Amino acid sequence: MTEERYEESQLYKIRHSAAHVMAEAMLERFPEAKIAIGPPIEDGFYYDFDLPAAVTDADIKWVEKRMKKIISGRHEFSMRAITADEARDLFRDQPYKLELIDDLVNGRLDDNGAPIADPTDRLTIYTQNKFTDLCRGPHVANTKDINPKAVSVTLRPPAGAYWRGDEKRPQLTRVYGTAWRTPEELADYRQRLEEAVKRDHRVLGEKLDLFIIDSMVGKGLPLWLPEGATLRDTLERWLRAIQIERGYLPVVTPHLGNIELYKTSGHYPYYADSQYSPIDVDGDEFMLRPMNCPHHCRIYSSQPRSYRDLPLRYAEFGTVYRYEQSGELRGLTRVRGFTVDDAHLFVRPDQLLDEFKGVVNLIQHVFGALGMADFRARIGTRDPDSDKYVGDNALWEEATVAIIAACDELGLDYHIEPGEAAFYGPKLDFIVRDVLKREWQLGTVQVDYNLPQRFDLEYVDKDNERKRPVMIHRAPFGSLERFIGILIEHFAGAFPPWLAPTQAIIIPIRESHNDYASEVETLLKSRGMRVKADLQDRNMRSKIRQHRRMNIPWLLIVGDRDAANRTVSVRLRSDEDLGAMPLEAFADAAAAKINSHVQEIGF
RNA sequence: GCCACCAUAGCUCAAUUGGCAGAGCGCCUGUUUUGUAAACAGGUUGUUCUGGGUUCGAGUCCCAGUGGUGGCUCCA
Repeated sequence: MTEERYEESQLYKIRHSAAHVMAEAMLERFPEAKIAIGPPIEDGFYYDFDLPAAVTDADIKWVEKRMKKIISGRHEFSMRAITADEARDLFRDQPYKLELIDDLVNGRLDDNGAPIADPTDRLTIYTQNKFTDLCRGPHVANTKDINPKAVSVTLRPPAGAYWRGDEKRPQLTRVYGTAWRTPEELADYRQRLEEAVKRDHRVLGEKLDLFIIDSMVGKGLPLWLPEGATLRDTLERWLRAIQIERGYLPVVTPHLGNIELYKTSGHYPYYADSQYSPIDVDGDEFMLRPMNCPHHCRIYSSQPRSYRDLPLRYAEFGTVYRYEQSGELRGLTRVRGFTVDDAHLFVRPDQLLDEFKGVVNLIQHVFGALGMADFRARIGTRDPDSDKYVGDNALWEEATVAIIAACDELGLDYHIEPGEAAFYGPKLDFIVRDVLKREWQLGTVQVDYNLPQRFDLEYVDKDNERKRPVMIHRAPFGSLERFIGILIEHFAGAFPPWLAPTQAIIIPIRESHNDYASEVETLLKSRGMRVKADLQDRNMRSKIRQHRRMNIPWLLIVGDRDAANRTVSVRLRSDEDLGAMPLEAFADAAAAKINSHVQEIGF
């Protein structure tokens, strides 16, 4: 469902109206509360309040009960147009509403002072039962259009939210609710939330022994366990091979650098909020690197370059360290140390468009190979009124035009968002949503005229003139950590065989089959498969159960018949029992599934 | 960082108004030798996150800290 249709839908009106009902109930519970705004959102609605005290579970339960009562009262939603002065009088005790009225009267401005709505003196208010709100609507006609059994405000806990999204302004209490057309839809929604928890990469990461985050090591610093490290290594090797095919050159650089490097690059101080404090080394200051590009620039400038050398594509799985506010850390998707599948392309201006397209094509290939079709492409341009950017306007303009041209030529479905650029240049980002519908930036391509200038990078052109190359920063995964976090949720922990940390487990039926199980293990390992014979002293059924829970693609049961006939009895993680297969046939069939990178595991 | 909530065994969770800290799974030992999602028996598992306070007595109440969760802000 598109946003526009949602905003015109009955469900939108139901949620918007439920928000008003919630505000009415909250004001009964907290008569001295000040009300702010209460819009519908995806899957529900919220309303922000300035409360005299923290809201408790008991308050929320009371409010939900009271809402159902109000809804059942069959109150009309009546709209009335009023003047600004009337509105100011009506909401004289509501400072947030007064601010909204002033904005409406003066014409609304965005954060940069640009008008986004014309000034008006015609305001509308909506009233239901004993509650009146400044609101442009639309609403349902009557509370009877809301099903009281399809409304809940207890599913999501209340949260702090800054007035108008501004950290420097008062923090209000945001109470979340959800409303649906029918109780069945509400039940479905609850079900979806429960399913989302099961897919959550933090839950699966623990269940599948992929990674841990240990408080003694530190917040936001994940530790990769053998199974997770195997998955990560598989992805790295895959991408590395693709990149070598496409003419990338490997480089390796250290995680620390002299502060002069970052002063030259401009990261220091532009990146100050995200950097860790400098480290004293024999009187010089060093920094944990927040980015890999400065190191790569120095590799470029380590020797003279001819136009014939370009493009140069330096690739490195480079680990970077960035300070993130503690409240922002989350599993693998937001961490303080992460590895960028980074590459920097040093290109001649005449190569920029093709190289940019090549990179986008690579990213599309990576996403496509993993079946990740549900992403959006965002061109981040600079916010014309902010001073947080470096480099001159003409170069920014040139880079922006190049990105848009490349996306147009590729037929990429993108949208442009001002203010989303990197500080050194505009970029194209690939954004996906996790199970809880939060958006995360994964792949990114950035055009940069600035760093070549700051590092005084040059090449000698055909005409024997020294010229400046253009840089493209790019990372198809974005970061290994975030990408794998999303990948875990994408596959719900059931990885395609080529990615599965353990591809098959061999389970002997009796202890007397251990030798044959080991033989099978050895043979499959010699074919490059990640397999293990489970020779624990436990019964077969409990082993099946244990490995089944770990989403191992293939369970190979071996008993007398298998040992005699050199077969394995194949059980899929989908619980299909394929029966006995000649060992060689299984090895070949499994290899075919692995090499073709398919999700399908049946033969 | 801010607001709110949460923290009991390796895991999932229980413990009445403040009154002896428990269960299942796991783990260990023994028995069992099993043909497709938990064999049987016995045993083991605790700084109830940390530090203070109130109380005759605190897992439970209060304060502070740490960690986690949801959201906000940020995400170059």
